[in-house]
Amino acid sequence: MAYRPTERTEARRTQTRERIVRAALALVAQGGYREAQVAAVAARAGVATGTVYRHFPSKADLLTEVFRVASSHEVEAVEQAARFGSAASQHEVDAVAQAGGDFARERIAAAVETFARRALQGRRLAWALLAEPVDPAVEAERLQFRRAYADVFARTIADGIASGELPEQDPAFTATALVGAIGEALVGPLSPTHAGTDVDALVRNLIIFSLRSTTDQELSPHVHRRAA
Amino acid sequence: MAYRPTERTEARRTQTRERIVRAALALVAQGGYREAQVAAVAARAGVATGTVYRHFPSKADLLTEVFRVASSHEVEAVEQAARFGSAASQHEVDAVAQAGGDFARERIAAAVETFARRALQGRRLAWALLAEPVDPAVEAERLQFRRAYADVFARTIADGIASGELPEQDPAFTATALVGAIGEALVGPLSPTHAGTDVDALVRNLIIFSLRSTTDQELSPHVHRRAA
DNA sequence: GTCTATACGTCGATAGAC
DNA sequence: GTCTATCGACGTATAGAC
Repeated sequence: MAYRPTERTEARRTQTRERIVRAALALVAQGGYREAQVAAVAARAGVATGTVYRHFPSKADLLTEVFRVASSHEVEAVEQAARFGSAASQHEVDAVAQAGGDFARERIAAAVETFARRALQGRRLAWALLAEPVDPAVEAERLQFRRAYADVFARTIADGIASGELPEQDPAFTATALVGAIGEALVGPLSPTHAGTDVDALVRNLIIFSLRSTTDQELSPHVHRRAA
Repeated sequence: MAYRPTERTEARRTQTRERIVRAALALVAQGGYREAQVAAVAARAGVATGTVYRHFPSKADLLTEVFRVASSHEVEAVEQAARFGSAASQHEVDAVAQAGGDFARERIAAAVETFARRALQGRRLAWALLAEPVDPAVEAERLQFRRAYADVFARTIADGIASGELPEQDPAFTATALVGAIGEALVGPLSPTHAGTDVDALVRNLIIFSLRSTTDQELSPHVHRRAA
């Protein structure tokens, strides 16, 4: 009879794979992609170097998975923040909305703040996710990562438009631009060469920028002409 | 007597080098980094493959130089647009400013429009500069490239603050965020997989976004509390 | 998993500048 | 006569097809 892995061996295999991913993630979070050398990853995961290649066809594939895991974790946190803002529940959101409250803006601010504070707390990992030069294969994931963020903001903006709180606009456009803005604004402070960021001031600037850019205002005739 | 290259040979050498860079640039502009194969570059430049390596230690170094040349070209165009907006001269800028005109906003709009239209006209090259996954060595140049753009916007914003046209803000911060926003908003439309962009609509959205994000407005108490 | 095609980078030979 | 820039075929690594 041919060899067939039992559930038990399958489970072990999966566990090993996860240990490898976690080890690589920890190393990236500690010192960026540079420290995620295959030998170092294997050592930290308690496996032989060759074992890594029994689970991933190449180092780039491993790093791609690490990127995916880390980034989806970040996106989820921001999504959670965007869901309710500082409200405790959907119920409270609805209540405030009914009262004509500005909950979409509150939710945007909460999402931005979560994005930024998490990044500045885990600076090295955030740098790896947002800006660190890396193998093109991993780089491609970055484009997805940004899109995922943008989707979160787009939903919130669309809600705000539907409730009349935000002016008519293309939610996907504004959300994409916003994610680009936040990401780029964080790149400098996150850079390993940068030191001494005033986190609160940065968060404040980011929130102000984000709310400005989603909300209408009078444009001078001069400007209107150009934008028309 | 020892051999020493004369001016003539120096000049020839420089010319060859430039031909190689231009050939590589043309190929990147045509089909991205993928088409900039060393053999193809050499063929287009009319030299042998080995000659490329007499001028550049590696393909990555060649591409880095190509990136620098192309990106500085783009930045200069935007800088030019930001200098005067649609005014014909510095004199006119001063005149409008004296009359209380909104020239900083006009200049920002002109810079954004130039940025976007140039990108959408030379889509393949813009994609290569802004987003195409590429060797980390080249990727590192991208960070510089964005900074250069940000500097242009920062100067214009600072002018606007000085003249009282724009509200107090950190010009470097706003400019950085703005560049991130514009870049990210262009990534989608520039992507090779994307088709059929309404260029005028996109430019309009970008200008609106940019002017919103540089200009103050009332924030609700709710939001103020969070941003404070 | 193997096999092939492709593309990077090298190296000895050559022609020509000094 | 010496030295060097250029050539272009080849080795080797890798990626993609089957």
